[in-house]
Amino acid sequence: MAPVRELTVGQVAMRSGVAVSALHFYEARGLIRSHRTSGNQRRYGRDVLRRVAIIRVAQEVGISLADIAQAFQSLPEERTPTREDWNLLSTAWRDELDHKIAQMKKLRDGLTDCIGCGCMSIDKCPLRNKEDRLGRQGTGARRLVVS
Amino acid sequence: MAPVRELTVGQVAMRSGVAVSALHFYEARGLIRSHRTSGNQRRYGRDVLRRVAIIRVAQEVGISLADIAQAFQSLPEERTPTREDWNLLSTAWRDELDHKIAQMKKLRDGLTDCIGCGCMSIDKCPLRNKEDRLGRQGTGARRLVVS
DNA sequence: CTACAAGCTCAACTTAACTTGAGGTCAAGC
DNA sequence: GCTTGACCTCAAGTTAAGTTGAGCTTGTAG
Repeated sequence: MAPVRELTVGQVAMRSGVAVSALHFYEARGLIRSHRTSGNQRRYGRDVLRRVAIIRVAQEVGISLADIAQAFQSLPEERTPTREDWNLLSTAWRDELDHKIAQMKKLRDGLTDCIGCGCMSIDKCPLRNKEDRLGRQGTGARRLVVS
Repeated sequence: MAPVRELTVGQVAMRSGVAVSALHFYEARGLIRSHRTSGNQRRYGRDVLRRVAIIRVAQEVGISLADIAQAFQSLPEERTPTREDWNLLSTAWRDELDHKIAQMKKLRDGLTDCIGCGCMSIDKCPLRNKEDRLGRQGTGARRLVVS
């Protein structure tokens, strides 16, 4: 078959919709990989598009780059990941996603359910408890005092 | 009835599970409000607990403080919000939440569905398009080049 | 009345996820 | 063979959401 052309950063950026700088950044974080031409320019295999797409979707639902990187560790090193490989990855996230979906539904189906009731004391409300169980995510300094 | 005691920051922090500094922060961002004692200390009405609970849950599903603040604008100024008030707020978020829930389900039910297929070009994939429609959220500098 | 915990303000630091910019290299067209 | 647009690296800036710390005031329990 005709050899599938490798992609430059610019091409990946265009096709994936993320900035070149972001691709550099993902690479520095170990989320994607490239090899270099003799002139030190990056070249990507086609599977990078899939990776980037997953990164964006996962991010949009609140998974951090660190977690994504960790999940990606499970992908094969020296072989282009198959459909099955990606599927495994999604099941690895299943619990986390299930939890988040539940939270969202709760929020969507009327905040009053749990929040509007009297159960907001941290240790009794099921909603808050779940949050505690699975918390640890979010942007800035989040240093819960465990005292 | 016996007058319901107002709460100090420390009490709110304890009952809501967030740090005092976070409460100060939320107040600076206009998410909660207090009045001051003669000695310049904050005092909160009981509804602050509900507010904080909602803030945390909303945050956990990826709504930014800015968006939460905006949503809170719809709450009545001079009256303690009722169950109905909170419900209205939740319906205001319904679309956004529906979208996110859908994304998560997609991610959970096998990434291969859309991502594993060939439709990753930005303008054709329904997943990516939705993302674009409703994006604008996330932490750092996210300055999409619109060119 | 005097400790001492709890409050207050304000500035500076932190992390995640990028972007921007400066200064220099590569390569494809004319 | 040179120009022009894509690349490269590395350092520094930015935003969100807080935390930490210093220096000072309050209020309550003994």
